[in-house]
Amino acid sequence: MALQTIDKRSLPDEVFEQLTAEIVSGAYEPGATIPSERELSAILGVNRHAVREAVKRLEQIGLVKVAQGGRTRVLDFRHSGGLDLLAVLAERSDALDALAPVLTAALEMRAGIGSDLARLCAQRADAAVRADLLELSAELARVREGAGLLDLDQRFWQRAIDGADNLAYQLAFNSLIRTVHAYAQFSVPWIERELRRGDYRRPIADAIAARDGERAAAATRDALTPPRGFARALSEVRPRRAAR
Amino acid sequence: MALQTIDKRSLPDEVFEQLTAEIVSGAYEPGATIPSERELSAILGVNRHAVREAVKRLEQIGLVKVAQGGRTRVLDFRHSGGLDLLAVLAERSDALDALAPVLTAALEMRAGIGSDLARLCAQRADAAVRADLLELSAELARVREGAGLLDLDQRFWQRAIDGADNLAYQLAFNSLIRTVHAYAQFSVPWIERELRRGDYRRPIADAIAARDGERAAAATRDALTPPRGFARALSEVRPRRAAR
DNA sequence: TCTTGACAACTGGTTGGACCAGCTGCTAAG
DNA sequence: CTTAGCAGCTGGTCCAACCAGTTGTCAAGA
Repeated sequence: MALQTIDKRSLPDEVFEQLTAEIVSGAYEPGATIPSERELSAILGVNRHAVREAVKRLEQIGLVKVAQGGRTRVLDFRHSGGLDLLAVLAERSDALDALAPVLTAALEMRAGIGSDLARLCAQRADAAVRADLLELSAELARVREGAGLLDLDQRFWQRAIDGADNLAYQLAFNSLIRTVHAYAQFSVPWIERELRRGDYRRPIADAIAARDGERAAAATRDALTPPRGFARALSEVRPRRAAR
Repeated sequence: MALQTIDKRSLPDEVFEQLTAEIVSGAYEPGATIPSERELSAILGVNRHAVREAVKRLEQIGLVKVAQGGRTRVLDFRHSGGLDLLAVLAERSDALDALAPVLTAALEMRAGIGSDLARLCAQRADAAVRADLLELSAELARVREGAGLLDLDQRFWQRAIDGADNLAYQLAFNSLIRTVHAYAQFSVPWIERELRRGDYRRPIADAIAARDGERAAAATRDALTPPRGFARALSEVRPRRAAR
């Protein structure tokens, strides 16, 4: 196995992850209170500052609400969380049956915003972007193998986003990328399979080059829609969880 | 003017907002370093812990990268930020010409994911959801006035999301709601106008009730697409910025 | 001259302890 | 039985010190 960069976890990171895991696993009902900062620092054996930082980060992603004087309450993240939370959920899903819905939802959304993105791109992209997309799709068709494939694909979509010129889509794309990458062992093989299936990006680039928004949207939906058996296919991949 | 709840800002909140404003305003190039925590705490006159907490939150939303030993560097938020950042950008946009693109992008994305959402909802929603949507759309057509209109509209979409049964869309929806609400003085009047324009939710509910995904998607796109002159219309609203 | 290693002087990470500020619930006075 | 007030919790802020990792300098060695 190739050497990897070691991701150093600081104490607040560690606390953040433990608390996140507790909350998203459903150990606390929405409205329930988590232990006080002083208790947590005693239980976890770290300074209160570390706990405090972690809790404030929980608040930022919409998992809890902290109030001075009162206790810190757990929120219903389905209503209080933003899209950034999705990657956190994917990272914290140890069990596959918790992960599969998250990944499925992310890929489904990818198809949805992807096709709308392609539509906008077809309407707005300048000549440079359109040419780049054609070239990238040609290159994608040529390569057809592991290493640079994912990178090329990402560059393709990044360029499409440039053309669509919409910051919201750009940021949503980032969030989804992060979600899918959170569990690369599952998603990467699947995406590679998708990419190898054929000349999937070409029709999109063609439609955009022709400035045909509807065709671009349809081609994208066709290319990105997860196959019916996706959730089942996921569960056939053997999970090998990185040690903590 | 009606009395409002006072939002207490803690010191870290204050620091977070100041730093965010600095960064998104473009005062720092991507790759540039911000002052050290000790410097900032001296400049701002607060304890280093407050600065530290703010910086870690900046890191969480993808505005900076902090490294022990090294200095904290500013990232290119277009590539490192998630969708949650959009609301932060909207909040920090004092100038209208910075805000308009953000709101426009958010509403455009709302139309995109909304229509896909409606499609999924039509395919999947159970009878209860379909009935609720019909009822809510009828109620929306009846009310036609300020107070409960926004709330009803939000309940309508929340129910549609329930039917679509996709966590990613749920969370993205939350992010967009927050973005639009960040500058309620601009967006709320506009949305109210949109809602008053007529019976805009009814065709959507009808299509979903008929389980016709394509029609639901089309109706939603029709209802939610921002009008052409939206950006211009925005600039006619007089900004009255809340005092700090 | 170029390389290399040690080190000083930064950076962020962590700690303990103290005190301030605000909420909550008990309790005693009315 | 009601209610004002206080005790004892909660999070918020500060100080001061030290640990840990990075970076650039600079002198000793090849």
